[in-house]
Amino acid sequence: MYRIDKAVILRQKAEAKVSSEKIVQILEDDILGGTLRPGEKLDEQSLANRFSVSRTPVREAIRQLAANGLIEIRRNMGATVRQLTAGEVVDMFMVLAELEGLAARLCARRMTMAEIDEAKARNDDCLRAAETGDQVAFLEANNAFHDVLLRGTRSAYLATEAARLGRRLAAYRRVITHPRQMMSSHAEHQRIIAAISQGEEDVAQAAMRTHVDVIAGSAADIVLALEANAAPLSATR
Amino acid sequence: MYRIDKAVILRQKAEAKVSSEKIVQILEDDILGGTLRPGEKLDEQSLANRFSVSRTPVREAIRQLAANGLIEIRRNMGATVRQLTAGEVVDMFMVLAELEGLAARLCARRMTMAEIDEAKARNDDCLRAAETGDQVAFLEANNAFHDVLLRGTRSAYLATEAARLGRRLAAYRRVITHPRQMMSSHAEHQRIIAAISQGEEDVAQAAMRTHVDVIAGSAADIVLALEANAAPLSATR
DNA sequence: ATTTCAGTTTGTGTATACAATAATGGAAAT
DNA sequence: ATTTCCATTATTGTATACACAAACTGAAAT
Repeated sequence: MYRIDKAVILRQKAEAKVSSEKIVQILEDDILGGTLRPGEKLDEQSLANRFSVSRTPVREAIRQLAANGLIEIRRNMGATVRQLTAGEVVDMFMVLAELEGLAARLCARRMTMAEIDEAKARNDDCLRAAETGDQVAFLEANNAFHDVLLRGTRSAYLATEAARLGRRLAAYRRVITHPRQMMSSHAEHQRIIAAISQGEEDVAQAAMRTHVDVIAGSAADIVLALEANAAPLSATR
Repeated sequence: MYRIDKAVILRQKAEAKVSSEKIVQILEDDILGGTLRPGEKLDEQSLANRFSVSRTPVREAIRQLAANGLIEIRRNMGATVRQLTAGEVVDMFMVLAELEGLAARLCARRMTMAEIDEAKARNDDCLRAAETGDQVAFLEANNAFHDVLLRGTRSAYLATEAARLGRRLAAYRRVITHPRQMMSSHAEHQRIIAAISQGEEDVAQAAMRTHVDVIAGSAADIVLALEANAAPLSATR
């Protein structure tokens, strides 16, 4: 009688052995990048095999991701990638708009000329990407632009929180697909930079808030459409 | 030759055996309540003894608290309660002001009459506490007031995040000690409620923002004074 | 055919054991 | 007396083992 070696069955890619800290990073990237789809189950043993470690560090990574709201743990029933409703996405964008708005205000107060030039450069990158219709390049340049502003706040806490929420919503920001939208984003960026360089806090804050709200609106439409369609992503297992 | 039983030495109160989820709660309360002081080291084995469990669930609790920013983990060097600088406290209050401001705006848009009455009642509690100079009662009523507003937003995400940050800063809000400050807080609350019940979003948001900023100002003074004094709390081990 | 229930199996929760790394303390050298 | 270095100790990081709860399966009963 032959006993089947379970380890062989479960083993997949089996990345090189990796520390617990990296596991958090990798899983987070997988979730935010869409490799792990909403509703998907995270099996501790499979992940342990994949990373060539025991379940212990995997468990710790899972708990940490749960604390950050990316996954949901139900006692004795495992962890699943969290599925956001359209309403939640809208709520989160509202908060993001507020945080980024505050950031813009602080930038108007504290940014150096060098930093403002840096922001302009990143927005020029946005323009180039928009002109060639390169969505990936645009999103990258867009992220870089926002990062420059967050650094310009001189508030590590605000920068960290806003960046975290921004990353969390990154998937929903991919709604920007048409060159037209990229162009108008670029224009909004320019208005924000102008206000910052003039030190007009109120204007900078308002401009940033509406900029984020515009994106939120498109994102909400997409998510609502997805929800209306048959079974959501959770059925894709 | 006598071997000393280490377990006996390490054992302290030894609370009844408690699940891993509760451990997070208890440790969080200890940190925010001041039982565990900033800079203090968290020894896994001691905590395991205290909760009558093994190190495993304690470790998971620690990782979770670290994800929430309450403690700091340095690889192979254990976990310590995080010590905030005055600058960080100010930054966090700025974000809190923004979040609560947004909450007030949403309340003006969405709150029912019943909820507004509830908020008024909680603010009346604040007034009573202020008149008798009861600081503990005031802080409690104050928390209740803010909670009502957070519920009134209809945004679970905003409510959760604002509440979390508020809890995190609770220790620094104890700067409100003089009945005079309590009275002015009460008055600010009233202005906020008035704006909400009139549906004046902008006014409500602005009023709430300045309300939080006032507290932030006092808190910053205290923290700065503490930092100026000799060695900070981290030396208290 | 459908439902119910027990046996099995899978997977999580916790405990214990072992490995690796940083803190500690004391001896030797200056 | 002070400093440097090494050995010891303590504590964290990871692996393994066991306990227990939830899910799955299939047969029996209606």
